[in-house]
Amino acid sequence: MSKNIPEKVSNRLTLYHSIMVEYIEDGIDTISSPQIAQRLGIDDSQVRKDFKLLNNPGKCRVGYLVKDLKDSIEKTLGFAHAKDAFIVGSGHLGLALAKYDSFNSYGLNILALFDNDPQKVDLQVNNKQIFHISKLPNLAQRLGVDIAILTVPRKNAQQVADFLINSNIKYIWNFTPAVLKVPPTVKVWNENLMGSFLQFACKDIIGD
Amino acid sequence: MSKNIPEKVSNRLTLYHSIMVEYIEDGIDTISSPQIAQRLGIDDSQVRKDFKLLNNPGKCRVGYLVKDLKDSIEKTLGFAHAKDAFIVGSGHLGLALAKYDSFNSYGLNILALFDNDPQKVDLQVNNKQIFHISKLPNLAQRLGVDIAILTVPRKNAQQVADFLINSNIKYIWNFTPAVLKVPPTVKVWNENLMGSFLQFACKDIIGD
DNA sequence: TATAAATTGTGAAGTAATTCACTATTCTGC
DNA sequence: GCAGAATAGTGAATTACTTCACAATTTATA
Repeated sequence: MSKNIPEKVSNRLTLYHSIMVEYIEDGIDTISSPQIAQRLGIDDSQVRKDFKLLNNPGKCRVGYLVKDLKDSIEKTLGFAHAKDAFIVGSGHLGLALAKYDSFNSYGLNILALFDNDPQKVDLQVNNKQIFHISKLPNLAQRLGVDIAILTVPRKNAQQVADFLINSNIKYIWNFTPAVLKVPPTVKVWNENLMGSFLQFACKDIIGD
Repeated sequence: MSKNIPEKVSNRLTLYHSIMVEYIEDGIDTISSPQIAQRLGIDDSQVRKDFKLLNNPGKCRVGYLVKDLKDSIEKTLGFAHAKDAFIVGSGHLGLALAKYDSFNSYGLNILALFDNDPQKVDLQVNNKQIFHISKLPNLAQRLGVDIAILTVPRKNAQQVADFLINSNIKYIWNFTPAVLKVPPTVKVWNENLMGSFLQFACKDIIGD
Protein backbone atom coordinates (compact mmCIF):
# COMPACT_ATOMS: atom_id res chain seq x y z
CA MET A 1 0.00 0.00 0.00
CA SER A 2 0.97 3.60 0.72
CA LYS A 3 3.05 4.17 -2.35
CA ASN A 4 4.53 7.60 -1.92
CA ILE A 5 1.49 9.40 -0.64
CA PRO A 6 2.55 13.05 -0.35
CA GLU A 7 2.55 14.44 3.17
CA LYS A 8 -0.20 16.92 2.43
CA VAL A 9 -2.41 14.16 1.14
CA SER A 10 -1.85 11.87 4.11
CA ASN A 11 -2.60 14.78 6.41
CA ARG A 12 -5.91 15.29 4.66
CA LEU A 13 -6.58 11.56 4.75
CA THR A 14 -6.43 11.62 8.53
CA LEU A 15 -8.97 14.43 8.58
CA TYR A 16 -11.23 12.56 6.19
CA HIS A 17 -10.88 9.57 8.47
CA SER A 18 -12.16 11.52 11.47
CA ILE A 19 -15.17 12.61 9.47
CA MET A 20 -15.86 9.01 8.46
CA VAL A 21 -15.76 7.91 12.10
CA GLU A 22 -18.28 10.61 12.91
CA TYR A 23 -20.58 9.68 10.01
CA ILE A 24 -20.52 6.04 11.05
CA GLU A 25 -21.47 6.99 14.59
CA ASP A 26 -24.32 9.01 13.15
CA GLY A 27 -25.43 6.08 11.02
CA ILE A 28 -24.87 7.84 7.70
CA ASP A 29 -23.83 5.52 4.88
CA THR A 30 -22.70 7.82 2.10
CA ILE A 31 -20.80 11.08 1.83
CA SER A 32 -20.07 13.37 -1.12
CA SER A 33 -16.94 15.29 -1.98
CA PRO A 34 -18.65 18.71 -1.66
CA GLN A 35 -19.82 17.80 1.85
CA ILE A 36 -16.30 16.91 2.94
CA ALA A 37 -14.80 19.88 1.14
CA GLN A 38 -17.12 22.34 2.81
CA ARG A 39 -16.38 20.85 6.20
CA LEU A 40 -12.64 21.27 5.72
CA GLY A 41 -12.74 24.50 3.75
CA ILE A 42 -11.05 23.01 0.71
CA ASP A 43 -11.98 22.44 -2.92
CA ASP A 44 -14.19 19.47 -3.73
CA SER A 45 -12.07 18.37 -6.66
CA GLN A 46 -9.18 18.16 -4.24
CA VAL A 47 -11.13 15.64 -2.21
CA ARG A 48 -11.90 13.59 -5.29
CA LYS A 49 -8.27 13.62 -6.39
CA ASP A 50 -7.24 12.39 -2.95
CA PHE A 51 -9.80 9.61 -3.01
CA LYS A 52 -8.61 8.52 -6.41
CA LEU A 53 -5.34 7.54 -4.73
CA LEU A 54 -7.30 5.19 -2.48
CA ASN A 55 -8.62 3.17 -5.43
CA ASN A 56 -12.07 3.64 -4.03
CA PRO A 57 -14.44 4.87 -6.68
CA GLY A 58 -17.57 6.81 -5.76
CA LYS A 59 -20.90 6.79 -7.47
CA CYS A 60 -22.19 9.73 -9.45
CA ARG A 61 -25.06 11.53 -7.82
CA VAL A 62 -24.56 9.45 -4.64
CA GLY A 63 -21.06 9.94 -3.36
CA TYR A 64 -18.78 7.53 -1.55
CA LEU A 65 -19.58 4.72 0.85
CA VAL A 66 -18.47 5.90 4.28
CA LYS A 67 -17.48 2.47 5.52
CA ASP A 68 -15.40 1.69 2.43
CA LEU A 69 -13.68 5.05 2.57
CA LYS A 70 -12.78 4.56 6.22
CA ASP A 71 -11.38 1.11 5.49
CA SER A 72 -9.31 2.20 2.56
CA ILE A 73 -7.93 5.20 4.41
CA GLU A 74 -6.92 2.89 7.24
CA LYS A 75 -5.37 0.49 4.79
CA THR A 76 -3.44 3.25 3.05
CA LEU A 77 -2.22 4.80 6.29
CA GLY A 78 -1.31 1.44 7.74
CA PHE A 79 -3.53 1.27 10.83
CA ALA A 80 -3.50 -2.48 10.63
CA HIS A 81 0.24 -2.86 10.95
CA ALA A 82 0.71 -2.74 14.71
CA LYS A 83 3.84 -0.84 15.60
CA ASP A 84 5.57 -0.97 18.97
CA ALA A 85 7.18 2.07 20.55
CA PHE A 86 8.84 3.37 23.67
CA ILE A 87 8.19 6.70 25.36
CA VAL A 88 11.51 8.23 26.36
CA GLY A 89 11.13 10.86 29.04
CA SER A 90 8.48 10.33 31.73
CA GLY A 91 7.65 13.95 32.44
CA HIS A 92 4.18 15.46 32.14
CA LEU A 93 3.95 15.05 28.42
CA GLY A 94 5.40 11.56 28.35
CA LEU A 95 2.96 10.41 31.01
CA ALA A 96 0.03 12.07 29.24
CA LEU A 97 0.94 10.31 26.02
CA ALA A 98 1.25 7.00 27.88
CA LYS A 99 -2.31 7.47 29.07
CA TYR A 100 -3.56 8.41 25.63
CA ASP A 101 -5.29 5.21 24.61
CA SER A 102 -6.15 6.36 21.10
CA PHE A 103 -2.62 5.47 20.05
CA ASN A 104 -3.59 1.87 20.34
CA SER A 105 -6.58 2.01 18.06
CA TYR A 106 -4.45 3.71 15.43
CA GLY A 107 -1.96 0.89 15.48
CA LEU A 108 0.69 2.20 17.87
CA ASN A 109 1.47 0.17 20.99
CA ILE A 110 3.40 1.87 23.75
CA LEU A 111 5.32 -0.95 25.40
CA ALA A 112 7.19 0.95 28.09
CA LEU A 113 8.45 4.31 29.32
CA PHE A 114 11.96 5.38 30.24
CA ASP A 115 13.48 8.04 32.45
CA ASN A 116 16.73 8.75 34.22
CA ASP A 117 15.06 9.74 37.50
CA PRO A 118 15.38 6.84 40.00
CA GLN A 119 12.22 8.06 41.71
CA LYS A 120 10.17 7.33 38.62
CA VAL A 121 11.70 3.98 37.79
CA ASP A 122 9.41 0.99 38.35
CA LEU A 123 6.24 3.08 38.54
CA GLN A 124 3.36 1.87 36.41
CA VAL A 125 1.50 4.20 34.06
CA ASN A 126 -1.58 2.87 32.32
CA ASN A 127 -0.21 -0.67 32.71
CA LYS A 128 3.13 0.28 31.27
CA GLN A 129 6.27 0.23 33.35
CA ILE A 130 8.80 3.03 33.63
CA PHE A 131 12.35 1.71 33.25
CA HIS A 132 15.66 3.39 33.83
CA ILE A 133 16.99 4.72 30.55
CA SER A 134 20.00 2.41 30.85
CA LYS A 135 17.68 -0.55 30.27
CA LEU A 136 16.59 0.75 26.89
CA PRO A 137 19.22 -0.75 24.56
CA ASN A 138 18.65 -4.24 25.87
CA LEU A 139 14.86 -3.99 25.83
CA ALA A 140 14.82 -2.42 22.39
CA GLN A 141 16.80 -5.32 21.04
CA ARG A 142 14.84 -8.02 22.85
CA LEU A 143 11.46 -6.59 21.89
CA GLY A 144 12.50 -5.46 18.43
CA VAL A 145 11.41 -1.88 19.06
CA ASP A 146 12.81 0.78 16.74
CA ILE A 147 10.38 3.66 17.38
CA ALA A 148 10.88 6.14 20.23
CA ILE A 149 8.64 8.98 21.31
CA LEU A 150 10.98 11.60 22.70
CA THR A 151 9.57 13.76 25.49
CA VAL A 152 12.65 14.79 27.46
CA PRO A 153 13.54 18.42 28.22
CA ARG A 154 15.03 20.33 25.31
CA LYS A 155 18.49 20.56 26.80
CA ASN A 156 18.79 16.76 27.02
CA ALA A 157 17.19 16.07 23.67
CA GLN A 158 20.28 15.68 21.51
CA GLN A 159 22.16 13.63 24.06
CA VAL A 160 19.26 11.25 24.55
CA ALA A 161 18.69 11.07 20.80
CA ASP A 162 22.33 10.03 20.34
CA PHE A 163 21.81 7.33 22.94
CA LEU A 164 18.68 6.12 21.15
CA ILE A 165 20.50 6.01 17.84
CA ASN A 166 23.23 3.91 19.41
CA SER A 167 20.49 1.62 20.67
CA ASN A 168 19.34 1.04 17.10
CA ILE A 169 16.24 3.20 17.31
CA LYS A 170 15.39 4.16 13.72
CA TYR A 171 12.34 6.41 14.13
CA ILE A 172 12.13 9.30 16.56
CA TRP A 173 8.87 11.13 17.09
CA ASN A 174 10.31 14.30 18.53
CA PHE A 175 8.09 16.24 20.94
CA THR A 176 10.97 18.43 22.09
CA PRO A 177 11.62 21.79 20.45
CA ALA A 178 15.18 20.73 19.62
CA VAL A 179 16.16 20.14 16.01
CA LEU A 180 17.93 16.81 16.30
CA LYS A 181 21.13 15.91 14.51
CA VAL A 182 20.76 12.37 13.24
CA PRO A 183 22.43 10.18 10.61
CA PRO A 184 20.52 9.58 7.38
CA THR A 185 19.49 6.11 8.55
CA VAL A 186 17.35 7.59 11.32
CA LYS A 187 14.06 9.33 10.63
CA VAL A 188 12.79 12.15 12.83
CA TRP A 189 9.27 13.51 12.96
CA ASN A 190 9.15 16.87 14.70
CA GLU A 191 5.95 17.47 16.55
CA ASN A 192 6.98 20.97 17.55
CA LEU A 193 3.89 21.95 19.53
CA MET A 194 4.75 25.59 19.92
CA GLY A 195 5.74 25.94 16.30
CA SER A 196 2.40 24.56 15.38
CA PHE A 197 0.65 27.06 17.57
CA LEU A 198 2.72 29.95 16.32
CA GLN A 199 1.64 29.22 12.78
CA PHE A 200 -1.94 29.34 13.96
CA ALA A 201 -1.41 32.45 16.04
CA CYS A 202 0.70 34.21 13.47
CA LYS A 203 -1.81 33.77 10.72
CA ASP A 204 -4.83 35.21 12.42
CA ILE A 205 -4.27 36.52 15.89
CA ILE A 206 -1.30 38.70 15.26
CA GLY A 207 -2.51 39.23 11.74
CA ASP A 208 -2.37 42.88 10.96
CA MET B 1 4.52 42.30 11.01
CA SER B 2 3.68 38.81 9.78
CA LYS B 3 2.20 39.84 6.49
CA ASN B 4 0.89 36.64 5.02
CA ILE B 5 3.76 34.35 5.79
CA PRO B 6 2.85 31.04 4.14
CA GLU B 7 2.33 28.15 6.52
CA LYS B 8 5.28 26.23 5.15
CA VAL B 9 7.54 29.19 5.73
CA SER B 10 6.38 29.81 9.29
CA ASN B 11 6.86 26.14 10.03
CA ARG B 12 10.46 26.40 8.86
CA LEU B 13 10.92 29.62 10.80
CA THR B 14 10.13 27.77 14.02
CA LEU B 15 12.76 25.17 13.17
CA TYR B 16 15.30 27.89 12.37
CA HIS B 17 14.43 29.46 15.70
CA SER B 18 15.28 26.29 17.59
CA ILE B 19 18.61 26.14 15.86
CA MET B 20 19.31 29.77 16.80
CA VAL B 21 18.54 29.02 20.45
CA GLU B 22 21.02 26.16 20.30
CA TYR B 23 23.73 28.26 18.64
CA ILE B 24 23.31 30.99 21.24
CA GLU B 25 23.70 28.43 24.01
CA ASP B 26 26.84 27.22 22.30
CA GLY B 27 28.15 30.78 22.04
CA ILE B 28 28.26 30.84 18.24
CA ASP B 29 27.59 34.24 16.70
CA THR B 30 27.06 33.59 13.03
CA ILE B 31 25.41 30.92 10.94
CA SER B 32 25.29 30.32 7.20
CA SER B 33 22.45 29.13 5.01
CA PRO B 34 24.26 25.93 3.98
CA GLN B 35 24.78 25.05 7.64
CA ILE B 36 21.09 25.42 8.38
CA ALA B 37 20.05 23.72 5.17
CA GLN B 38 22.17 20.68 5.84
CA ARG B 39 20.79 20.39 9.35
CA LEU B 40 17.22 20.39 8.10
CA GLY B 41 17.82 18.50 4.89
CA ILE B 42 16.57 21.30 2.67
CA ASP B 43 18.08 23.50 -0.03
CA ASP B 44 20.25 26.41 1.07
CA SER B 45 18.61 28.85 -1.29
CA GLN B 46 15.34 27.99 0.40
CA VAL B 47 16.80 29.17 3.68
CA ARG B 48 17.97 32.42 2.12
CA LYS B 49 14.59 33.03 0.52
CA ASP B 50 12.91 32.51 3.88
CA PHE B 51 15.31 34.89 5.59
CA LYS B 52 14.64 37.49 2.96
CA LEU B 53 11.08 37.68 4.30
CA LEU B 54 12.52 38.61 7.68
CA ASN B 55 14.22 41.72 6.30
CA ASN B 56 17.40 40.54 7.86
CA PRO B 57 20.27 40.64 5.39
CA GLY B 58 23.26 38.39 5.82
CA LYS B 59 26.84 39.11 4.91
CA CYS B 60 28.58 37.43 2.03
CA ARG B 61 31.23 34.97 3.06
CA VAL B 62 30.13 35.31 6.72
CA GLY B 63 26.48 34.37 7.01
CA TYR B 64 23.81 35.70 9.34
CA LEU B 65 24.04 37.00 12.88
CA VAL B 66 22.43 34.39 15.09
CA LYS B 67 21.07 36.86 17.61
CA ASP B 68 19.51 39.09 14.96
CA LEU B 69 17.95 36.14 13.20
CA LYS B 70 16.44 34.87 16.43
CA ASP B 71 15.01 38.29 17.18
CA SER B 72 13.51 38.80 13.77
CA ILE B 73 11.99 35.33 13.73
CA GLU B 74 10.41 36.07 17.09
CA LYS B 75 9.16 39.39 15.84
CA THR B 76 7.71 37.86 12.71
CA LEU B 77 6.04 35.01 14.54
CA GLY B 78 4.70 37.33 17.22
CA PHE B 79 6.36 35.95 20.36
CA ALA B 80 6.20 39.38 21.91
CA HIS B 81 2.45 39.71 21.72
CA ALA B 82 1.38 37.92 24.86
CA LYS B 83 -1.76 35.95 24.20
CA ASP B 84 -4.04 34.56 26.92
CA ALA B 85 -5.74 31.22 26.61
CA PHE B 86 -7.85 28.68 28.46
CA ILE B 87 -7.35 24.93 28.49
CA VAL B 88 -10.72 23.24 28.11
CA GLY B 89 -10.69 19.66 29.29
CA SER B 90 -8.53 18.77 32.30
CA GLY B 91 -7.69 15.21 31.40
CA HIS B 92 -4.17 13.87 31.01
CA LEU B 93 -3.33 15.94 28.00
CA GLY B 94 -4.89 19.14 29.34
CA LEU B 95 -2.97 18.81 32.57
CA ALA B 96 0.27 18.04 30.75
CA LEU B 97 -0.16 21.13 28.62
CA ALA B 98 -0.92 23.21 31.71
CA LYS B 99 2.40 22.10 33.12
CA TYR B 100 4.26 22.78 29.89
CA ASP B 101 5.98 26.04 30.76
CA SER B 102 7.46 26.60 27.30
CA PHE B 103 4.13 28.02 26.23
CA ASN B 104 4.90 31.05 28.30
CA SER B 105 8.22 31.84 26.74
CA TYR B 106 6.63 31.63 23.33
CA GLY B 107 4.02 34.21 24.24
CA LEU B 108 1.10 32.08 25.30
CA ASN B 109 -0.27 32.45 28.82
CA ILE B 110 -2.56 29.74 30.13
CA LEU B 111 -4.84 31.56 32.55
CA ALA B 112 -7.05 28.71 33.70
CA LEU B 113 -8.36 25.23 33.01
CA PHE B 114 -11.92 23.99 32.74
CA ASP B 115 -13.67 20.67 33.18
CA ASN B 116 -17.14 19.35 33.86
CA ASP B 117 -16.00 16.89 36.51
CA PRO B 118 -16.85 18.31 39.98
CA GLN B 119 -13.96 16.29 41.42
CA LYS B 120 -11.48 18.31 39.43
CA VAL B 121 -12.97 21.72 39.99
CA ASP B 122 -10.94 24.00 42.26
CA LEU B 123 -7.77 21.95 41.97
CA GLN B 124 -4.63 23.88 41.16
CA VAL B 125 -2.30 22.85 38.34
CA ASN B 126 0.96 24.68 37.95
CA ASN B 127 -0.59 27.70 39.70
CA LYS B 128 -3.61 27.67 37.45
CA GLN B 129 -7.05 26.89 38.76
CA ILE B 130 -9.48 24.36 37.29
CA PHE B 131 -12.97 25.87 37.00
CA HIS B 132 -16.25 24.24 36.17
CA ILE B 133 -16.95 24.63 32.49
CA SER B 134 -20.07 26.67 33.31
CA LYS B 135 -17.83 29.47 34.55
CA LEU B 136 -16.13 29.83 31.20
CA PRO B 137 -18.39 32.34 29.42
CA ASN B 138 -18.19 34.81 32.26
CA LEU B 139 -14.43 34.45 32.75
CA ALA B 140 -13.76 34.66 29.04
CA GLN B 141 -15.62 37.93 28.86
CA ARG B 142 -14.09 39.42 32.02
CA LEU B 143 -10.54 38.44 31.08
CA GLY B 144 -10.95 39.08 27.37
CA VAL B 145 -9.83 35.57 26.44
CA ASP B 146 -10.72 34.34 22.96
CA ILE B 147 -8.30 31.40 22.59
CA ALA B 148 -9.16 27.91 23.83
CA ILE B 149 -7.02 24.79 23.83
CA LEU B 150 -9.46 21.93 23.44
CA THR B 151 -8.43 18.66 25.12
CA VAL B 152 -11.75 16.98 25.85
CA PRO B 153 -12.61 13.44 24.68
CA ARG B 154 -13.51 13.17 21.03
CA LYS B 155 -17.16 12.41 21.64
CA ASN B 156 -17.65 15.68 23.51
CA ALA B 157 -15.55 17.79 21.22
CA GLN B 158 -18.23 19.26 18.97
CA GLN B 159 -20.60 19.96 21.83
CA VAL B 160 -17.93 21.72 23.86
CA ALA B 161 -16.76 23.60 20.77
CA ASP B 162 -20.30 24.87 20.24
CA PHE B 163 -20.34 26.06 23.84
CA LEU B 164 -17.00 27.82 23.36
CA ILE B 165 -18.25 29.51 20.22
CA ASN B 166 -21.29 30.76 22.12
CA SER B 167 -18.89 32.10 24.73
CA ASN B 168 -17.19 34.21 22.07
CA ILE B 169 -14.09 32.07 21.77
CA LYS B 170 -12.62 32.85 18.35
CA TYR B 171 -9.59 30.56 18.17
CA ILE B 172 -9.66 26.86 18.99
CA TRP B 173 -6.46 24.87 19.14
CA ASN B 174 -7.98 21.45 18.68
CA PHE B 175 -6.12 18.53 20.27
CA THR B 176 -9.06 16.18 19.77
CA PRO B 177 -9.28 13.98 16.69
CA ALA B 178 -12.70 15.46 15.86
CA VAL B 179 -13.06 17.71 12.83
CA LEU B 180 -15.01 20.59 14.33
CA LYS B 181 -17.90 22.33 12.65
CA VAL B 182 -17.48 26.04 13.24
CA PRO B 183 -18.77 29.26 11.68
CA PRO B 184 -16.38 31.22 9.46
CA THR B 185 -15.71 33.70 12.26
CA VAL B 186 -14.00 31.02 14.33
CA LYS B 187 -10.56 29.65 13.47
CA VAL B 188 -9.56 26.09 14.30
CA TRP B 189 -6.06 24.69 14.36
CA ASN B 190 -6.10 20.90 14.35
CA GLU B 191 -3.21 19.38 16.21
CA ASN B 192 -4.26 15.87 15.28
CA LEU B 193 -1.52 13.96 17.08
CA MET B 194 -2.29 10.58 15.61
CA GLY B 195 -2.64 11.98 12.13
CA SER B 196 0.74 13.47 12.51
CA PHE B 197 2.21 10.19 13.57
CA LEU B 198 0.53 8.28 10.79
CA GLN B 199 2.16 10.51 8.23
CA PHE B 200 5.48 9.70 9.81
CA ALA B 201 4.74 6.02 10.13
CA CYS B 202 3.15 5.70 6.72
CA LYS B 203 6.04 7.21 4.89
CA ASP B 204 8.81 5.05 6.22
CA ILE B 205 7.72 2.30 8.52
CA ILE B 206 4.97 0.79 6.48
CA GLY B 207 6.91 1.57 3.40
CA ASP B 208 5.38 -0.51 0.65
C1' DT C 1 48.15 43.02 -3.18
C1' DA C 2 46.38 39.21 -5.85
C1' DT C 3 44.08 34.80 -5.70
C1' DA C 4 41.01 31.46 -4.09
C1' DA C 5 37.12 30.07 -1.55
C1' DA C 6 32.77 30.79 0.67
C1' DT C 7 28.68 33.03 0.94
C1' DT C 8 24.54 36.01 -0.07
C1' DG C 9 20.92 37.46 -3.08
C1' DT C 10 18.05 36.56 -6.88
C1' DG C 11 16.05 35.77 -11.55
C1' DA C 12 14.90 31.77 -14.09
C1' DA C 13 13.68 27.11 -14.49
C1' DG C 14 11.52 23.33 -12.86
C1' DT C 15 8.10 20.76 -9.71
C1' DA C 16 4.31 20.12 -7.10
C1' DA C 17 -0.23 21.28 -5.54
C1' DT C 18 -4.59 23.30 -6.25
C1' DT C 19 -8.42 24.96 -8.67
C1' DC C 20 -11.14 25.31 -12.81
C1' DA C 21 -14.14 23.70 -16.29
C1' DC C 22 -16.33 20.35 -18.34
C1' DT C 23 -18.27 15.56 -19.47
C1' DA C 24 -20.52 11.47 -18.20
C1' DT C 25 -23.32 9.29 -14.99
C1' DT C 26 -26.95 8.50 -11.73
C1' DC C 27 -30.75 9.57 -9.01
C1' DT C 28 -35.29 11.96 -7.97
C1' DG C 29 -39.64 13.64 -8.89
C1' DC C 30 -43.01 14.54 -12.10
C1' DG D 1 -39.93 7.50 -19.17
C1' DC D 2 -38.25 12.28 -19.13
C1' DA D 3 -36.31 16.58 -17.26
C1' DG D 4 -33.58 18.42 -13.97
C1' DA D 5 -30.21 18.34 -10.44
C1' DA D 6 -26.28 16.47 -8.08
C1' DT D 7 -22.17 14.18 -8.34
C1' DA D 8 -17.79 11.67 -9.77
C1' DG D 9 -13.89 11.81 -12.63
C1' DT D 10 -10.38 14.27 -15.09
C1' DG D 11 -7.46 17.02 -18.35
C1' DA D 12 -6.05 21.76 -18.50
C1' DA D 13 -4.91 26.00 -16.35
C1' DT D 14 -3.29 28.18 -12.60
C1' DT D 15 -0.89 29.02 -8.56
C1' DA D 16 2.52 28.06 -5.12
C1' DC D 17 6.81 26.13 -3.87
C1' DT D 18 11.50 24.55 -4.55
C1' DT D 19 15.72 24.14 -6.80
C1' DC D 20 19.15 25.72 -9.96
C1' DA D 21 22.63 28.73 -11.62
C1' DC D 22 25.28 32.42 -11.32
C1' DA D 23 26.78 37.34 -10.43
C1' DA D 24 28.38 40.16 -6.68
C1' DT D 25 30.63 40.42 -2.47
C1' DT D 26 33.57 39.44 1.32
C1' DT D 27 37.13 37.14 3.77
C1' DA D 28 41.34 34.58 4.28
C1' DT D 29 45.77 33.59 2.69
C1' DA D 30 49.87 33.40 0.18
